Parts: sequence; C-alpha cells; structure tokens
Amino acid sequence: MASPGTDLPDRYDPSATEADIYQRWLRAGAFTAHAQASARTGGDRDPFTIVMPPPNVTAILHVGHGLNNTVQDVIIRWARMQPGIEALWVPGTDHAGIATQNVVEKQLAAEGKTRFDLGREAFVERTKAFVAETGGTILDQLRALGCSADWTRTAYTFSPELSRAVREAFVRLFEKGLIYRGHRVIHWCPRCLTSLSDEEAEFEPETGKLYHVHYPVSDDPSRMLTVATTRPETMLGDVAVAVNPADERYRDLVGRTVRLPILDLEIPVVADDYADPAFGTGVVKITPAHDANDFEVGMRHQLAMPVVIDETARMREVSDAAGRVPAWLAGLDRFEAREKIVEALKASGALVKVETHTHNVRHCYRCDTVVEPRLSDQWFVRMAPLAKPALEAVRTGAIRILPERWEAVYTNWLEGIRDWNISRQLWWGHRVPVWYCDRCAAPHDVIASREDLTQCPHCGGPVRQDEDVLDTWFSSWLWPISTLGWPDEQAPDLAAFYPTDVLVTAPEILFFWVARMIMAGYEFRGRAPFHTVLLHGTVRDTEHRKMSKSLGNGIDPMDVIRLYGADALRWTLVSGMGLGADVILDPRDLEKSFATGRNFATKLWNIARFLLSNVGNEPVPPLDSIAPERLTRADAWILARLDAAIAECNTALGPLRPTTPVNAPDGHAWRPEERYAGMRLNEYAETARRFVWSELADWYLEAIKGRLAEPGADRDVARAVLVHAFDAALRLLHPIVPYITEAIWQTLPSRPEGAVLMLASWPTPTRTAQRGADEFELVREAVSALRQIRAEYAVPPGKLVDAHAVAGDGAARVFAEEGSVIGRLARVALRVGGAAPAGAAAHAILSGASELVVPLAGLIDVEKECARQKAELANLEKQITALEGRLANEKFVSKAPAAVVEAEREKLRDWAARRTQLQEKVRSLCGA
RNA sequence: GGGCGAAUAGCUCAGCUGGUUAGAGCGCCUGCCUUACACGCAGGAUGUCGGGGGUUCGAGUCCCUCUUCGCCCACCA
Repeated sequence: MASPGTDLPDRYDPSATEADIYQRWLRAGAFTAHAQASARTGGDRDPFTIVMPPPNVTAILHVGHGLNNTVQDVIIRWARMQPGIEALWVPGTDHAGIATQNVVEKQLAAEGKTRFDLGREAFVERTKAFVAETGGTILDQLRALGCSADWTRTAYTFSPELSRAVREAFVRLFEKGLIYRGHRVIHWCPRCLTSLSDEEAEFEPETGKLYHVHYPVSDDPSRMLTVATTRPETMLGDVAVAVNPADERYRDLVGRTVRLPILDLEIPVVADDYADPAFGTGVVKITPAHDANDFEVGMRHQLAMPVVIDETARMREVSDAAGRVPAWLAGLDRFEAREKIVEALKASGALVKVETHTHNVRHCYRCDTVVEPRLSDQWFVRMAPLAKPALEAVRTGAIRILPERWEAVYTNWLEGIRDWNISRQLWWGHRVPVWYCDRCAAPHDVIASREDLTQCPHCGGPVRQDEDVLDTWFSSWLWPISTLGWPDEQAPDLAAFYPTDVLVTAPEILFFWVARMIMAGYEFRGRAPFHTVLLHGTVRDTEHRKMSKSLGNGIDPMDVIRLYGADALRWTLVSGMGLGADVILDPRDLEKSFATGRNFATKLWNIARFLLSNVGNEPVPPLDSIAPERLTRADAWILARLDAAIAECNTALGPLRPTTPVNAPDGHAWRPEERYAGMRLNEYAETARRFVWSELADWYLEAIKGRLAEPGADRDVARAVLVHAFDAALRLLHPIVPYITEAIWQTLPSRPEGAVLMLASWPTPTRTAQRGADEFELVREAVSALRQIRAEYAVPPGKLVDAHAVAGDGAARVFAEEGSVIGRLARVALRVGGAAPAGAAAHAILSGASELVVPLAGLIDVEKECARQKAELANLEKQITALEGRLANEKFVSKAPAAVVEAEREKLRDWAARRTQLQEKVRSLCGA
C-alpha cells in the first residue's frame, strides 16, 4: 500500500491491495462494536445494529450472498460513519438441518453407507466434524468481499449458546400452551424421511392424469358414482366418498354405501361442503390419512384413517389398514402402484376416462421429491397468538417493509397463518427438549425441560427423550435475540444492541424467516426485532432465469473478485439494483458486467495520482482556513456541487431510523412521509459517481490545472479545495467501494495520522457562497459551445484558435477573469469586449445574451454556418411556439399553480431574447 | 382461482407526491495516446415512454382496458 506523499503505481491492482487493507481495518479494531459505548447501556453513542442472515454453514459464496452482504455492508459502513453511532454487524452461520444432513448423507452414500449404518450418535459426530472442517468457508469469502462484520461475535445456530436459546423458547411456548403435539396429515418427504412445514413443501406445476373411476352403489349395482382422482394409489386408503349436501344429484345416496373398487370394500357416502358440485362429477373420494383435506373431512365424519403408504412411499399396511394392501401391491413404490392399480381398474372396466391434468404438486424444497401427505404425530406451534403483534407492527409502522408492496403480502400471510410444524425426523439439529415418562399419566407423561432429564421429575422413573429434532427455522427465528445473548436478560449485547435496526434479505424467506423473527421478537422480548425490512431482488441471467448451479448460469463472486476486485463486484451490484428490483447479469460476459466497476476504481486511482503529483507534500490548509473571497468561481462551484451531492446521497439513503418517538411499545414508528424513504442505494451510488467523475474530474480538475502549476497563495486555495472535495468524495463512496477509497485515502495529505477512512466521518455540506458557483455555469456553457464548434468544423485538436466573447449583462467580468480557464478547457485564446471581428466565423449564443465568435479563416464554410444557425433557430422557434400556446391557454394560466406559470413566462422571455440574437445572426450570415 | 409487480434508447436500468427540449452506464459513430487516466478525453446519433381509451390547462407519471413477461398466495379431488 502506498503511504502519504509517495507516488502511486500507474495502475491500481486490487488483488495486491485488498487483503492488506482488510488487515489494516482488523488491526484498527474497526469492525468491533463496544457494548459499553451504547447509549442504551450508559454510553454516549446510539447503537445501530444489523444481524446477517446466516448462510448455511456448508454454503459456498454465490452471487446472491454477494448481493445480500454487499447491501448490508454498504448500510453498516454508512451508519458507522455517522456521528455518534456505534455500529454492529453480527455475522454467523446456520446449521441448516436438512441441507447439511443431505450433504453428509451423500458422502456416506458414496461410501456405500446410510446414516442408519452409522447410528444417530456417530452420524451427528461425523456431521459435526464435517462442519468443523469445511464450515465457515463462506465467512472467509465474505471477508474477501470486504464485509465489515464484527467477527468477534460470529454466531452459529447450533452453538451451545444458541442451543440454549432454542430450548428456552421451546419450553416457554410449551408452558404457555403454544406448542402442542398434533396428530394430523403433514407434508412428508419420503427421501429425506422427515416432515416438512407448509413453507418447505413448495408447489410446482406438473402435468399428470385425472382418472375417472366408477364406484358402484352397494344396493343398486347398476348405479355408478364416478369419482375423479389424480392419485389412484390412495384408493387403498379410501374410507368414504363425499358429495355436497346441496347437490340434488346425489342427495338420495347420502347415508348409503358404495363399493370401493380393487378392495371391494363398502364405504359410506357422506355429505360435506368440501365436495364442490362444480368440479368434475361433484363426487370426491376421501382418504383421510393421505390428504390434508380428506383428513378434515374424516375428522368431521369420524371416519377411520388407514395409513397405506409408509415413510418411504411404498404401499404397506402401516396402521388401521389391515387387509387394505393386497399382496400384489405390497412393497411397491407409490408410482409403480399407481400404474398397477390403473391397469387393474382398466381390466375390470371401472376406469371410465383418463384426462391429462395440470395441477400443482408439492415438492420437498431441499431435494425436490414429491411430498407425500402423511398422517403422523408432530410438534406444532400455535401461530395465531404470535401473529397478532407481528401484524400490528406493520400496521402501526413500528416495522416497515421495503419495497412497500411486500407489506400487503406479509399481512395477507399472517392473517391466514396456520400452525407451524416444527418437528423433523432428522438427526442433525436441536433435539426436541421433551421427555416422556411411561409411568406417569397425562399431563405428567410429557415433560418439556430446559435441562436434559435422566429421570422423571414427577415419579423418578425412567424417561426417554423425543427422537425428533426441531426445524432449522426454529433456531433461525431467534437469531436477532439469540446472537445478542438471549435468554440471558443481563447479556451486555442484548441490552446494548437490541432491538436491531435493518434486516436485509430476499423476499423468498419473508415467511420462513422474517415474519417468524418478528413474532419471536415480540413474544420473547416484547419488542420488534428491527424497524426496517429491506427486501432486495434476485440475481438473474440475461434470460431472467435465477442463477443456479443446475442451470450452470451462475457467476462465482470469487472469480469476479480475482479478476476485477471486490470493489468492482460491489459497485456493479449496488449501482445495478433498483429498490427491490432484480439484478440482471450476463454470466457469459463478466467483462461486460464488471468492467464498469473496475473502470470506476481506476478513475478514482488516476484522480488520486494527479492530486498527489500536483498537490505535493507540503501541508494543505484546511478549507475553513480559506477566506470565502479567495475562492475562485470554480472553487465555489465544486463546493456547491459537493453540497448538492451530499444532500442527494443523504436523501437517497434516507433516515437511519424512525425519527419520531411515539407512545407505542416499540418506542418509535415510521411517520408516513419517511416510511418508504431511503435505501435507494443505486441512486446514492449514481450521485456519488456523478460528483467525482463528471464534476470533480471532468471540470474542476481541468479548471485548476493552471493554478496548481503556478506557485503562490492561490495555489494553496486550489490545493485546499481540491483535497477537501476529493476527500469528501472518498467518504461518500467508501461504503460502496471500501478498498480503493481506503487505499487512496491513506495517501492523502489531509489525513490524520493513523486514521482509517472506514472510521472517518460522513461529509457534511460546507454551504459556500452560491454566487461564484452560478457564474461558473457560464464558463461551462462557453467551454461546451466552443468545443462543439471545434468538433463541427473539425478543428485539429491541438490547434489553438482565437475566440471573441461579446458579454451580455454582468458577464464581462466573468469572461475577463475566467478567460484563461475557458482558454485551457476549450483550447482557445479568448478576447473579451468590443465588437466581434468581421469575416467568416462560427457563432454561439449563450444564456444571458452573451455570444461567442470564433473566426476560423479557411475552416469556415459560410453556408454551413448559416445552416447551422438556421437549424438552431428553427428548433428554438418550435419550442417557443409550444410555450406560447401554453401561455395563451386561458385555462393553463388560471388553473396551473402561479409558480409554474411564472416559470414558463420567464422561460419564454429567455427564449425570445435568444431568438432575437439568432435571427440577427442568420440575417448577417445568410443575408444576401 | 385470488392478489401484486414490470413493460422507457440496441442492452441493463433511473425517472420520487403529474409541470423545462425524458436521463445514466454499456454499446454505436467521429476525432484525439492533450505529461492523472485509451479501464481514458472531446463531440455525436438513437426513444410513437407496450397497444387502445379516459381524467386534466398539462400524462412516461393518475384511472380503465387489452397484450406480454415475472412474482406471491391458494385444499379444487
């Protein structure tokens, strides 16, 4: 890394720089937050906290993680730079029950073994070893990305501390009656051999068949009820057929029986609203053990619930099913059984019709296997009471969700929330903290305990622990509190940093995770866990397909970091991301996607090189030591542009947190006017880029080159302004591109000894006089006009040409004093005042009735110049006509706001004056 | 089936509560290696703002409708 005053290498090399910078931040302790500094625990700094959505412990960084963590890092770095803020970003990983278990089971399969060969204990040990060895890779990758998380607080959902939180939460909910054992049809993955929550069983459209089967009426075999089913194999578990009570066609059959084909069993016809008269024949077969709806019907009519499909999805008499699985079907996979049954039905003539049928089928979200609805005992969380405060939070504005439209989705889901199946028949995860005593009677036979039990607390007899583990999300939903020390209410971090502030994630896990964290926050801490949920989009390829391993359309963020630097990756992700919008990248052309970021870093580097070689080593006076009258127009202009840029960045990023405390449990709520404001990271990025590139580099730097070359007092003014403006630009940009800005900042002469930019303060406006700034706009206008003339007349770039300024009102001084600046930027020798020289010349009309005349002997084609001016005049006439029409419109003048009308009048005056000048020009040029 | 979002330059997208001649990056054309930068500089071209209708003095922006593409939810056998 370069040090102050030394020359920078010609080119910035991220791969040679980023790791050093990261070490420097670590050495400075810049990532570590201090609980004692928090105002909530007696310190003098307001805490600002983000908890990182924990990636799966075995995950490898993909571009989605890159996006998610870049956004968080931008926000936390921005917050950290605000005065009086103690910023904490808590990192960590998730043990990811099913996902991790699947990975290890695959390894075992490669060795020709299953988890059952190892046994539970050995399997868990092996998984632990695997996690210890390979887990956490992703955290190193996040470091490479530049993430400024507090690694001293790295958490893990399966650590002893967080496991304690899981137990506490379970036992508390159990004691409140919010956790219960339920016997019902749940989603079962026959490959993972576990139950799944509703959220984990994802719908996917599938083209199947709809089989129409005749069920003869028992006491009138000539009469057939036609039943339509997509799953004939479940016929073995049929215990009834249902018709709608209002359905005239079948009213006489209710209470009678039909004969179930294949098994030739008599089953009743029941009347139930579930049967939809408009669908198919209006008759539906009822298999309570293998369909959630049929289960409900079964409950209502007290029907038997034979289980005919086992946990591996094979046909078997599991329970209450004696005689229901014939030998020729026993042991067959459900889909093979389906084929056989269809054949049999066809042979017997019971199958009357087969249609193709597209419907949604639930699949396991981890392995994509078709889920089997299955009657079993599971642990459930009663969600309605938990949902109440979570709904209230968004309704009152204690929590906002960005983009706004997701608030409706959130509300809709919570209003219709169903109980959460939290038990999993896995081995990798938190064991359900429930013990059973065979000696005691209910309710003492089921004991939930914070401590492991070896004997029954009621009778002292032997106990056995529940075999199941808890859903991974049952630990994740505690993340904002558990990572801060809960259930230890005295934990310093909990007091200092809870509630947290912003949660950044993708909409996919709004229900899985975000909504449940909000519920847990209220249930266990009585507070919302955060005030802002920021949902970002998905990274997709140019065909808008989600990037995925299986499609092979992914981008490896580590490749991008290696090739272009972490800053380039971050820049591309942040600047390409509208609020909540997807980020589209082309995996086949990394250069196209990421060169922009690299080029920007290079630009910053070159500005720094220029600055260092021209500003020199001598001390630079601080800006506030410069008397305002010593500032040139260019100085005033760039400082005004800086103020504007700071203000725009602040607006784009928005308030850090709700600004108005209210009399509410959460102590705050978003006011309507600020509720959906801020978090426009792309607008912030664009503003900062525009300032440093289009304004500072393109105009200011060029304008002051002469002054920097001339020793004297004015050189110091230019040095002071330049260093101040560039320093501020680096501060503005630092959260997005932390490495390059830090690398450069370390070389600036203004920097306090030993300081790091990461901990420097966010810039504030300087509020310099506006007058000079406005006058510099005339300079820019003149330069642009002159450059345009040069280009149109193909003046050789190196050639210095004469130019004559005819100054309008009040502009004479500007031209006189800025002549050398204009001359430098437009390569002209500018003369001011007096009459314009005669002869062929190019002309430009500027605002304020000023005019530029460029005599171009030999280059000017009078006809061309005439045409040029005529075209400009014609264009202006068109605009004026439209504007005059508007102003002549009685209704416009009377109905539009006065300010708008006045602005239009003003505009017309300007244009009219300009038209007069142009007309004169055209007359003299094109005259005779 | 219900709800929501998107459609703006060749590409990726800004355009906030309706009010200058609709912007940026990339790409394209012309000219430049002007001692910070060719990963650059200067100049330039390109838009019936998806179609149709409406509200309004005024619509890319609001309303209706159609088309196309996404997303979320849902027990249709």
